Amino acid sequence: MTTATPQPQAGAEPPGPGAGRPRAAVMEDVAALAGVSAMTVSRVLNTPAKVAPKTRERVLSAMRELDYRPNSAARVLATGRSGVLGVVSLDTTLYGPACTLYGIERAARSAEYVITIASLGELNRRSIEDGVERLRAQSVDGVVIIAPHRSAAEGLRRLPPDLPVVVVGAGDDLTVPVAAVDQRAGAVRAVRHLLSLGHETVWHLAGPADWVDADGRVEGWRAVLEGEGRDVPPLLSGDWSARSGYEQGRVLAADPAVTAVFAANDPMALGLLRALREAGRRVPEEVSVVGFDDVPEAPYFAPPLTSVRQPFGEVGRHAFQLVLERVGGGGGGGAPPGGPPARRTVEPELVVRESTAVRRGAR
Amino acid sequence: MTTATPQPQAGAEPPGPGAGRPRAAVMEDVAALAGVSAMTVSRVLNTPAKVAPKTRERVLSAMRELDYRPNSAARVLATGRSGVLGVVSLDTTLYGPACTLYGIERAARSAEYVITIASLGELNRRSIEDGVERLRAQSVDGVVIIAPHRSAAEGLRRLPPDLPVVVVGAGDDLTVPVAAVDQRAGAVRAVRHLLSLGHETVWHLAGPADWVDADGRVEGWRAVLEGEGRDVPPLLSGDWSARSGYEQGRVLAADPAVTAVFAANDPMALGLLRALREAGRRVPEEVSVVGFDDVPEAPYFAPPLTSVRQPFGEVGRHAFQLVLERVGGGGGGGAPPGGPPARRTVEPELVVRESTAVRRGAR
DNA sequence: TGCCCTGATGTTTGCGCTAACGCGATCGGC
DNA sequence: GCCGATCGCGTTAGCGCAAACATCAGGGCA
Repeated sequence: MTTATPQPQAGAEPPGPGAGRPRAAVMEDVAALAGVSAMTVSRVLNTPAKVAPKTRERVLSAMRELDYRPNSAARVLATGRSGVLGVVSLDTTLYGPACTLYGIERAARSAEYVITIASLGELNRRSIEDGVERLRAQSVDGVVIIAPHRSAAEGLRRLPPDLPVVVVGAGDDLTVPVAAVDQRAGAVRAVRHLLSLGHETVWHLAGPADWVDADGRVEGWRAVLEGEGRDVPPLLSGDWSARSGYEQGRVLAADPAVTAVFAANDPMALGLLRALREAGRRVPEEVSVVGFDDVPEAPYFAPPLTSVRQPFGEVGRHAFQLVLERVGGGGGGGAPPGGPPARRTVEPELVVRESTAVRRGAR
Repeated sequence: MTTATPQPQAGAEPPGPGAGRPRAAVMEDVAALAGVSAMTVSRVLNTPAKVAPKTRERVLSAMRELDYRPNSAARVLATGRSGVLGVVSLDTTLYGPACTLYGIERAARSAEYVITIASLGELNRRSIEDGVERLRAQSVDGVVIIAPHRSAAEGLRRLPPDLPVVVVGAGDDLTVPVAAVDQRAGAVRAVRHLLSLGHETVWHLAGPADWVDADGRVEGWRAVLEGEGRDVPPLLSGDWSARSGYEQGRVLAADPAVTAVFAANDPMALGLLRALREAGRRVPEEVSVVGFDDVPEAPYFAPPLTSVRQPFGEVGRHAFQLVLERVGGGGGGGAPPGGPPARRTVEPELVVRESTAVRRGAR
């Protein structure tokens, strides 16, 4: 007799004989059991300080007894806040995105947020807008976009202005806040390291042309070489995969002038190592190789790979932080008043292992 | 004057001078513009066939004009269905979980579902229950648990019975449906392959003892050896990491009797390869190695790794399918009437590369 | 003693949507 | 030409919760 709503399954009569489980308890039920009004129950949940300790205890124990769980949909409807953060990402199987996602998730968890993901089959304006839209339809409070892609950046320009959005690892010409690793600095360190070992110059095996991360690394590489007055060898590009590293590596291996290579990520470096090995060129005696990412397996490559470690977890944390600030503070407004949008950058770190060595007969 | 609700930000008067954006359109607005009732708008969204084509068109164009987006929270509240699927997973950074997650996500997307994830810091009864609880608080329609861990399995026994749950890769003594790779079959193939190359027996570098996947591989390995009347060497275990593979590999490398090793995953195989190399034992000439997972980099290891490919994407798809069946059909009533819960298994595949070869002087 | 103020609790209302039903109009069959 | 069966759409009534305002008790202070 309680409410007699047209709940489809399971009879609703309280003292019914068999009949399925007795519908989950709602706030009203708790209130009745505790002898208070529903509003007081709500207060116990949201502003416990405003409820007398004794009452609060009574309500809490009623909740326990009924195994009450607040209905999030109802709360969202009433408050306009969902406590859900959306993440749009390209292929979450890749090491970088996966780690970033994980970082975001951990940060979100400790702030009582939950995240929902929309991964993209391909990366372009359409798919990004589509991903954001899918999340928006779920009333997320904000969105983090992991899409370090040039063409993606365009899609970002026409985002819904009423939704806090933060981008991970994009270029710096955007109107949205960005959390990123300083790719340029990482590349600089890698190249400086190689030059300091006596190499005349450094080849670069870059990532796909329209990835902003790849661009940053190319820039850093070129800047150091030019700054030191070295030759800038022709650029080779792969697609991040070990396979592409192998293919380009065969080209490099055939050129005896090549003594130092900076690969834009670890899988490509791995492919490169194999190509060098097959060509009979020893690493690091004849050729030094530096990777980027420092995947957990890098220390076990043949030889153990010198690499630039990216603190993806940190980036994820920053990204979450940025969204949170926008959700809470700015009331959903885009950039903070005046000035360009926030940009949080973290520094990568060079980890030296055995794939780099002093150039034979240097100096 | 439309509704004059206490919306915090932005004045609500229609012809107000400055004042922020004009509140998102709701169903009533669309209805008004199209000259119909809100219910008809709702029908256009949910049962378009029941609306006259002409009316439907009018409504649709009104939606477009107002940039209307249905409010999911309200819909959830009214229907009890959220269209959200929860995924509880250990460290989504690991290759297996990441791929499975991705598979689930793709399957979900094509079914108009969205997924939210709760990753776990550690894996035990408490954390699993906690993860499920966190998701449940978000009114998910169902949950997939990626937790191939013995101790996890216990946590599964006392899941809320009113929530459709599917487990990925768990043991077979559960009361919930399972989607999994047939680990045993994969191990059998790996070991058979090695025996067929003339090796007297096969060592096994296993995963952590309480992982069900690890167990399955151990079982398959042991079964083949015993079935063929071979010696069963002592078992070595790692923790899935390349580092542990390296450490255990040093032990194996020191034993000249070892000519064939089956590693329980690729990173451990990688570490093992390094240990063998450092010990001066050549692969595959002196020692053959097989991995498990077939990560994308495996073909570029030194030497390219023979491995057992796990179709994680498939598993993800099956897992999603299983939940969906439970959400739609069973009305959330746990296992299907009679018989044990469903179990969907996919077969892994052996990919032969250059880390395995005929035993020197065999037969 | 009377007043206002504070703190604890209750009442009302509405968030945006959809299930269930109702009612008029159209339609085919005999 | 009448009747029941559609079809198309509107009306009503909640889903469970929280914001705003209302209420009521007690206590300090003049």
